[in-house]
Amino acid sequence: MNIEDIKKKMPSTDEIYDLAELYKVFGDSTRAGILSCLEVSELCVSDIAEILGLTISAVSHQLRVLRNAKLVKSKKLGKDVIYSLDDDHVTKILECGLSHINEED
Amino acid sequence: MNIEDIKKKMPSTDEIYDLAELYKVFGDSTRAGILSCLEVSELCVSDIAEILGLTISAVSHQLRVLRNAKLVKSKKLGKDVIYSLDDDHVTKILECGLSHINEED
DNA sequence: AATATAGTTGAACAGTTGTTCAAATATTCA
DNA sequence: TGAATATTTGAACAACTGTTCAACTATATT
Repeated sequence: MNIEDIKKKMPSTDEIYDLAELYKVFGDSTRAGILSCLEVSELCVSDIAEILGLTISAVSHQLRVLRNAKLVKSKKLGKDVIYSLDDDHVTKILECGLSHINEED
Repeated sequence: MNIEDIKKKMPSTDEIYDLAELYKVFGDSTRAGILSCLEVSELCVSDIAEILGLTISAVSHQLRVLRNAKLVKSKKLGKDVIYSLDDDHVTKILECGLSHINEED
């Protein structure tokens, strides 16, 4: 197969860029941890921090990244802010990665 | 649901770490591009560089990252080194991300 | 109104990452 | 063997990232 044919069959430069941007967000332990516990239940910031053993500030900073990427959403409940996954796709992507990791060769 | 229950139901710290490490590899345009063109066909280094418009050196550096992560494999063919995807899972993960990106809200 | 609790934010810092360039290695061909 | 082609590698550098700390905002409680 020649180079032009391959270019035609593969995703566009923009799609590749967006794909990389998406995976970049999953590619950090703190954020992957936040998404993993939100997959179990919606949670407030301090609970996420306690579950993962991190400071509230660190969690809050990463929640902003996740919010910007539209992977989580939030609602205010009294003093608390409750976060949850924004999309079923997030669960799918997490599980897709986990099944790769837990596969034996 | 209390915090201990959530901890029990979510992936382990190690799994979360490995998951993040995996997605970190996908989370760069150059590497996502390399994987995208290898999804179409196995290719030598200079073809990948031409398809993506990058230097051979940059591609080679990133191929090493992909090799270490066991996402691509290589075989020597004369002067050329032919790279291909190591695993059907790579295709699945790419497509999982693309379907998220190309989804309209 | 004052205090306490929950979360956000910005600046600063250390650590990491990706590219470039030059040099080295490997294979083929004359 | 010597030249040409293909790829790898290491060092250096700039750019980016994640955490910490302190200050700030918002809500609830007394």
